[in-house]
Amino acid sequence: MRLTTKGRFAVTAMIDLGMRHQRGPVTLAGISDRQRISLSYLEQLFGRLRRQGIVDSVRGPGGGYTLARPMTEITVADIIRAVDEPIDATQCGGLGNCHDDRECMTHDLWMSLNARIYDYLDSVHLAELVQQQLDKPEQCAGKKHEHRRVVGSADLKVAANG
Amino acid sequence: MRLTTKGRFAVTAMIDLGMRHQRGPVTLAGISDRQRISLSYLEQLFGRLRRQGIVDSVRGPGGGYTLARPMTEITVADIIRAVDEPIDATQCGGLGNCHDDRECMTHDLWMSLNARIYDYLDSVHLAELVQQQLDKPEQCAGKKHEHRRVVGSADLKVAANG
DNA sequence: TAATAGTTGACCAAAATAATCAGGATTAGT
DNA sequence: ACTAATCCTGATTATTTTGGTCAACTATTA
Repeated sequence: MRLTTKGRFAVTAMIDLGMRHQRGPVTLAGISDRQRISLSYLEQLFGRLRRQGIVDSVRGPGGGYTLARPMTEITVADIIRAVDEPIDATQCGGLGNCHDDRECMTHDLWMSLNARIYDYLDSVHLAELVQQQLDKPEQCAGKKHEHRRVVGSADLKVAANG
Repeated sequence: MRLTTKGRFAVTAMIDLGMRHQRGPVTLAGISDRQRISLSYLEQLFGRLRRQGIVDSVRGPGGGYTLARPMTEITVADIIRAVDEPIDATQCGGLGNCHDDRECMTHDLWMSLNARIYDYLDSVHLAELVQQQLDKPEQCAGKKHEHRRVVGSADLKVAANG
């Protein structure tokens, strides 16, 4: 397991996608704009997500990305595994071909915790996170001015297009 | 939250320390040798662990590191926080001074998951991990010639039944 | 049918950041 | 003084992130 900003970006982007995939394919340009993640980087990440069968792509105008399966069947661990391929814990790589006890121990110490973290992240589904966002009234925004009525996340991006 | 090899090394080293701290200060050279982590790197990591009050150091011959508090009061999250200082999820940094709703959303999406991961890792104590190691009969060591089923995460999780 | 434009897909290279290591300085016990 | 150990600071290496180019695909338009 590995949890870096890379994984964070991927999860964030997937939540964004999850929140609006019903309205058809979502473009990376949109996600890039809303979540402030560089487009090039998103392309890289979604390339992997696609090859892992987590999202589907539609090319051409009106295209973009859609979820390849229901949100309830996509876990945080899936997403992280896809973009941040797990470098194995030690040289041994879980194959058990370590040459002495020490290597084994090193490998083992971490792997058992690793497995627990994965178990946990496998229990968190994308659907949950999306729902959590939809339920939540804007927290940050309201702090600045008092009760600025904010727009559901649905219309967050009302930008300037013709 | 951030989980990299850095955090892995720190946790591994702390388990090693936890397993033998009763016999007095443990040297980094020893940990380096047993766990195959470079001494220089361990020094850096333990510098941070010390400044965070997780371990104490004793200089000079016969010196080394000891736990600064009982193993039951040290969590995995403590260790990871100490070495891998949590870069905040976004520019906003949880201060709520984002300049528009989008930033807030980005920040929020991840932070809520982040909090859940921390909650989880805060529930895993060093004592547990150490005990788990002590209970466990050598897995790798004896079995070079046997083709025992290798490390599924299911097996790793508990060592209770052997 | 042909041309145009919006979009992903693959690839490469540079810039920024983080991880890792090496060497010397400092402290304390004998 | 010598040695075993922690501490500190800089150098090196690896990874992350961004930026760019070009090809492939498809809906729209003429």
